[in-house]
Amino acid sequence: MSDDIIDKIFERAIKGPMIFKDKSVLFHDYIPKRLLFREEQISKLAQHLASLIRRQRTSNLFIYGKPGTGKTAVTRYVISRILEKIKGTEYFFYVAYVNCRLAGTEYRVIRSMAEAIGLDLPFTGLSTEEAMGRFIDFVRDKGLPILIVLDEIDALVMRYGDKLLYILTRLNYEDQKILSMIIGISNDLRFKEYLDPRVLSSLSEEEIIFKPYTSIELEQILWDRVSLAFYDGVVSEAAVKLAAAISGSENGDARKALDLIRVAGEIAESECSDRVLEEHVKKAYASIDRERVSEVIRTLPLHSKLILTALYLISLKSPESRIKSSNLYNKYVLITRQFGDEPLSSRRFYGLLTELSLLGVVDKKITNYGRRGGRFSTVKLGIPLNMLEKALSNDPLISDLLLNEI
DNA sequence: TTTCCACCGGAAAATGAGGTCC
DNA sequence: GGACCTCATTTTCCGGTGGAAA
Repeated sequence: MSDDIIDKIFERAIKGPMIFKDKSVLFHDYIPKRLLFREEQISKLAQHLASLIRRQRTSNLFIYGKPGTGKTAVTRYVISRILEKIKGTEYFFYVAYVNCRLAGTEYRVIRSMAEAIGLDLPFTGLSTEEAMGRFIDFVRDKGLPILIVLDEIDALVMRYGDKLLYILTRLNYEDQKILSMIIGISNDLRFKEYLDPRVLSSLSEEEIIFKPYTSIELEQILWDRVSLAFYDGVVSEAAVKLAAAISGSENGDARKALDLIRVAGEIAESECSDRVLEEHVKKAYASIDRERVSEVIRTLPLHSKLILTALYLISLKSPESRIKSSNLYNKYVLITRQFGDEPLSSRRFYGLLTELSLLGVVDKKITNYGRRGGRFSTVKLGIPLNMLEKALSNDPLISDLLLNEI
């Protein structure tokens, strides 16, 4: 049976219509040869970087814009173009690009910066101050200018404050042997409230704002990439227009538009269609949402999955009613013991429940019954029951639990 | 206006696993 | 090998919350 399926897939791959010429150009990490509708930002950024080539002190830069407006793409594009030109010349300078959200902690941000310029730091064991000291010493000893790009800088500041930023923004002023420039990139302007006024004024000396793309701009960007990603005539005009319209209505997010057209192509391919049509984009729109939920649930820690299992089993009997969080905790305790593990404390349970609510998997509301009943939260599923069932059944341990309980 | 209920969630500490340094 | 470090996860403690009832 499984052999038949594999045979069919291979046969389709060999004999089916060829749709993609180069799928990689539709992924987020691809740096295109040209970036449409961002000439002004490219020019402003390049002018700033030119100061480092001339070995002149320059102001730091703050880049702000909604997700998918091209902040990271423009920054990486300009840096890669400049590095191409200065590589192996006397104008060379270091570039340390770090995504603060991915790095996670202050220490890992420092370690990533160090790694980018060829300094090896252990992944644990040193204090943050010691790691920072070694990084600064290394830059000073090498005597080359350094460009530090802190992408998603809000993630770092909201969690750890601005200590690291303070040290970095002072480097240029307090150490005559170091020539540095910092670019901070953020989706969220609220993080500025958490900054020391000195850090804020230093970081925001110059700002570049990225406005969301309009649907018309998105359509042109899509055509630009479609011509590289697909064979000629494969993608219909209606499909591109729809993908652009959907993304345009959702914050003008170019990444979303690219995802939609890529997944639409994959769906068309799996259906053995030789063209990507409007209906494939519609299917892609529904599929991306399903995949996101499934991926979120798949990567949850065990006890979050056990909480969801408890909620699933209660929802089976009463799908629409809201459940008191303490009742859900009791059910979670029973299921966890049945699973053969010790349940977490109720405090930890509330923490995990709040996380599930923020992810949109659970719908949590606070209800107040006053003196008679007190104040507590009630929950229900934030996604369809069958979607949760499918996602949980992918975990063999949890799926067994579902079968046993039923 | 005050009291009371039933949590809710912030803060700090504990834990344990990874490590460095001297 | 002992002191000290990061980091993620979890527990413990306890004050805060807000609306119905008194």
